[in-house]
Amino acid sequence: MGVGGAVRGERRDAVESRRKVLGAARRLFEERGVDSVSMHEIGRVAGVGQGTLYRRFEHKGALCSALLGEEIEAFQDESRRRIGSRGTALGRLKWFLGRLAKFNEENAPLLGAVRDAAGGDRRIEMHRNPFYEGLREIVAGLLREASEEGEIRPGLDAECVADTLLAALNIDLYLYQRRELEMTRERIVDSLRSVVDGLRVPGE
Amino acid sequence: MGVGGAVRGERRDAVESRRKVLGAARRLFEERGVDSVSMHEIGRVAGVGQGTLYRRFEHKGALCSALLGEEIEAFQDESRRRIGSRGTALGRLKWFLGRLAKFNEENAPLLGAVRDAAGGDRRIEMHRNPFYEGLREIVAGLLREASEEGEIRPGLDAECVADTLLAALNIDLYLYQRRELEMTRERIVDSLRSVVDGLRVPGE
DNA sequence: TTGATAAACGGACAATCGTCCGTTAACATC
DNA sequence: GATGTTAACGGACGATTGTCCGTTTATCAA
Repeated sequence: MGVGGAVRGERRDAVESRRKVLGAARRLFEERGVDSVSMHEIGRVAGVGQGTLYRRFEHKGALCSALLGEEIEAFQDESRRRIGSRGTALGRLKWFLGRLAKFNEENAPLLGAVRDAAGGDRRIEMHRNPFYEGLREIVAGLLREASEEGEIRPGLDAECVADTLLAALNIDLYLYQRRELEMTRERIVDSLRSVVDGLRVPGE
Repeated sequence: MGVGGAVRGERRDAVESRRKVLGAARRLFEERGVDSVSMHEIGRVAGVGQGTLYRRFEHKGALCSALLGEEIEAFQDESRRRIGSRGTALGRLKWFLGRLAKFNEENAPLLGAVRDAAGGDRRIEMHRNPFYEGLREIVAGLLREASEEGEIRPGLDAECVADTLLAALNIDLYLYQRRELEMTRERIVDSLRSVVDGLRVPGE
């Protein structure tokens, strides 16, 4: 997903519509919250019809994903930089999980809306999308690396454990822990890091 | 949630409406799948109006929860029995996680529908409900017990780790792993159990 | 049995999502 | 600059969810 949601090869009017829609959505979401703004209203304020709106963004979740574009880019850039640097694989993994919690914190409303739109037929979009697949690849990659370095127990299922660690930071649970249970971000991250520590080879 | 969704103190016609709705829903869901049956259709087939339908069941998710009632009861009974029996706390925890995966497997469509209905304003219902709270209490309880017995590292955050272990079996991820990634249930459960093993005290 | 009352009923209605399709306009080609 | 093709536009429309409210009926006490 490019910055600003730009897409190669779009006609000029299409680019303009996309820009207007994203602008209207961003403003309305800020004013009244993501949940209480309807797609019709976004179209009306943006000055485009429903057909146009839905041609650009398949559904509200896709629109929210596009709005997240820049944040995601920044998150991924920082992550790639940091993960490419020195340090143990497990150390970098722990850092990454903390960074992901911060990303949750900073983008909770849009992330929630993305999740809400991914039900029924669109259930798989929750996980089969470039963002989640990127997260998964990073975590699984670090786990494999840690395994090769002998940092963690051999025989661990990197892919499956990656899904588990990421599930611990899914937006629903995160918001429940933060808002309902009033856990701090630090507590959540520390706990998850203690689980990661359990992957280490015993007695070392 | 009582068997059959019965509720104390309901008027006779209310009980009858509830029964008719649950019966119609069960049949329609079986015939055509949960997602492609509308609430209006359930009302029509059950022979009750919309007002009645929504008075009995606040939303489609609540209706699906009620349909899950007996399954949940059986699951909880078996769990309580087994968890009250002998064995290490960690061993019982591992059994429980496997049993929960089986519960997911057997009730995927309804669980998915319950999740779908829990968005926006109803986000917290995903976790703040008797079923999830029961799961959480069981897992956290076993972790505390394991901690007291010296089976697992001291200082672990039982509540937070419980949420993490349960998140690994949330229905969205579970269906993604099973259907998209084509992982077996055994693989998923084994992986999670290996994470649980990481909680043990080192070198024992 | 009758009458009061509170709960339940039912269907119209409002809101929202997402689709469809006839119309319009960008852009490449001549 | 004229023209044809193809994508984009826009708003009506269908489907679904969930609410509202006037009407009906179960229940209980006299």
